[in-house]
Amino acid sequence: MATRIVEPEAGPRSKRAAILAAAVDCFGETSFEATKWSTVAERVGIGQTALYHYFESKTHCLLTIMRLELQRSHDKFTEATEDVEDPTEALRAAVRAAYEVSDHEVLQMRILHNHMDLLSGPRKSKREEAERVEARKLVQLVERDWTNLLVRGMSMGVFPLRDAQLLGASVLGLIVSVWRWYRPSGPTPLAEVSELIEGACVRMVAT
Amino acid sequence: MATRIVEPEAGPRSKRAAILAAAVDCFGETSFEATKWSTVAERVGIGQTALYHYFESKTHCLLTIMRLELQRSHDKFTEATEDVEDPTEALRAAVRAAYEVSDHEVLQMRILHNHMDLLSGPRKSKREEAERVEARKLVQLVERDWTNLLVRGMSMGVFPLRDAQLLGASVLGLIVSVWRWYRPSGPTPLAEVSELIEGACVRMVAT
DNA sequence: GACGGAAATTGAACTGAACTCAGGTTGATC
DNA sequence: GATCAACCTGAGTTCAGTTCAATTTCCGTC
Repeated sequence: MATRIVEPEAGPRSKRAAILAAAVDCFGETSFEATKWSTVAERVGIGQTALYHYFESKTHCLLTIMRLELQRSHDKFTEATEDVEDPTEALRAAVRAAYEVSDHEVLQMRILHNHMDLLSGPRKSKREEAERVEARKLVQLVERDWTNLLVRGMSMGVFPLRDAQLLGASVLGLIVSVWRWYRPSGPTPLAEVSELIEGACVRMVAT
Repeated sequence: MATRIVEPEAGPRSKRAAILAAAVDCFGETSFEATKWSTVAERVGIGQTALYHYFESKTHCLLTIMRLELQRSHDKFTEATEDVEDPTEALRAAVRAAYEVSDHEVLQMRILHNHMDLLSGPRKSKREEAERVEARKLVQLVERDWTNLLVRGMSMGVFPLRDAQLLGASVLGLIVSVWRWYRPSGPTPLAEVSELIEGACVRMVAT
């Protein structure tokens, strides 16, 4: 069924994880386009060409970061909602879970949502395309997560009947729109954002 | 006060408008990164180098498109809301206005919101930086448009008191999140989207 | 403790798209 | 029909991403 990409099992001296971490920092702070691939190499402490042992291209690395973040988001959603029967409470839990993130994950979110458009068109190389397809699947999974939650609420009569797909996409859109502007160093603490959005989402789907 | 960039007055044989139009088509359909600057030239019917008579760089062209779109959005908001005293009705009118767009404007919206991150960091060249600064100002203007609308409603007692800035950003985020996925050729008509989002926004800010 | 082989790394060379430069055309105005 | 600015071009430069051919490192095995 859901065929997760097998993470290349890390040999003991693999720098894959280090590269991903460095790339997240660079891409998240400086932006993907503006950071030189060679800078990532420097930060890890290897030559530029060594990067190609782990990733087919700069974009392949980006797509991998995006896929991993999507996987995390989906897992977190599932974990937060699976034991909650009341739809409103489940919705609240899902929103809160979406904002329970480390600073590093904030960067990953920013990277992910700033490059969503990459997932629409096909890629030329094999491994890039594999990551892209997998990421697209995960996007649809996450969308279904939210939609299903709403459908459940509607069929239980807790939420008024509306186009669940459209409303689900909207709720999700509202939640992730935060990653455009939120900065850990900024004036608004994430807890405050979380609280306001949680309320907004509940009102959106409720009467 | 608000110093609009003076649009270079078009000489009779200027191709600036044609370049902008072609660029919107290319960037909107193929994405900015993936479209070759020379393709835009071809589509207009000039050599690549002629582009540099009108724009300092590919990015300068992109920033111009973004600024123009922001200007349009702000003007449309103002026009739609200026004569409406009731805050709820004004909010409804503003949302509807946001979705009263041509197919070409849909592309501009997509381009704008896919490259918002460009506006955060400074640019190296003069004219790029000028466009960037102006665009940033317009972003803040638009944010203030929505926030002020909420503040008015709150002070009139129509909307419950909440962090207007945060809520304004959220409403705006919800509205523009649509441009990520909406396609004129897709299954969902924009009118339907507009209606659902209008309701969602009203519920978000209301009791 | 030499040996084979996979994983990891490298310097030098290549590519292609954005951009520069130095000059050439066009056409409105006097 | 001279002038001047707007407009355009072909030939070359740059630079980040990428490829290539070859080497080093490390681990298990004989």
